[in-house]
Amino acid sequence: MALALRADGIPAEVISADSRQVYRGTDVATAKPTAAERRGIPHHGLDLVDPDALFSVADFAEHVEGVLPGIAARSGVAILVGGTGFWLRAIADGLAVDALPWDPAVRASLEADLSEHGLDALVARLQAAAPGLAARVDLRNPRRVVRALEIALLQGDAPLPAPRGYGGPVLRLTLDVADRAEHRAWIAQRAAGQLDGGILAEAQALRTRYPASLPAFSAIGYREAWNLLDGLIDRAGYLAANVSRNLAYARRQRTWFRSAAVDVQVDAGDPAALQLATERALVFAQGTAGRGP
RNA sequence: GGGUAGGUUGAGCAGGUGGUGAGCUCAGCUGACUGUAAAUCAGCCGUCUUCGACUGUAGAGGUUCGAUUCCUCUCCUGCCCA
Repeated sequence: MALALRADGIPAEVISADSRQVYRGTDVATAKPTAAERRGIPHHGLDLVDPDALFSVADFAEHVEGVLPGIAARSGVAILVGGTGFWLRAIADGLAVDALPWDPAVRASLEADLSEHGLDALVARLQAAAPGLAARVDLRNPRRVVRALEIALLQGDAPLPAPRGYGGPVLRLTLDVADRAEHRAWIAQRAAGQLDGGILAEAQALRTRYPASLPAFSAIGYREAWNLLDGLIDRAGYLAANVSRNLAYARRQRTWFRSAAVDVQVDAGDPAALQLATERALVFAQGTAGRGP
């Protein structure tokens, strides 16, 4: 799509909105586009930090805010691609994710409380400290409760910040495979390709350098690769686990992308639909020239 | 051929020694989500007309008011003996 736009004189650039491709060294497991696959198109959002760095949606938003002015200055169009529904929404809808306070020390202390006293104790504290916030949070989800309590401790029971909005025009396209069996076959094919493409070596190298518990390594494939390396599962077991996790992930992505205001739904298994979507993007880019990247 | 342990909802299991088995894990399906998001969390997960009802413990019989349970035969699986 970026190539098509460029052929038409619109300098398109890609911004990856993928919470696992921001890490250096996670190339095979995350199917990060190779230099050849990038086809000379500038790609942002890739290889931003080492695997042991924390990189949150707010860091991503900051990165995108840093990149967009340059694209605008080149009279370009940004193609935000993903990936991570939360991250896409943060940019496209302008969620004020950075407007809420955070403090690693407070977070760590709450995590310790969670493992020591349990979720119910934290929920009680949250409901007492910030009933308004508590009403908006999934009180059964430890991650959410900890985060809400962190906010409550830092700024009290203030309402959540309203979305700022992206500010420029946005065309939303979703890509899915209509035939579920075909989709599964694609996923299985990719999993096998990654196995032959060096995911074991990648996983082994990362494991010797970093702790296995890092969020970066929750990317699908690493846990399975380590289990295969350790002889806990065989090749078939690796593939089954990998495909299964990817299917579950795809399911969650569908939930995100269905609830978004989608302009164009594309069946990735239909070449004609892909062509049509590209033409639609071209018309959109031409029609919105000068109104933001 | 003889003996022995088994056969429970897609897979793996729990339970059940005459009156409540639809319980668990995985897989699968659906959804939630404003700083871990490929994460985390929730619901569903035999069938149906779903606040309930019905069916279901390998199959067929038998005993009984009543059988997953006791009896008989058959089929299938593991192990031991020949």
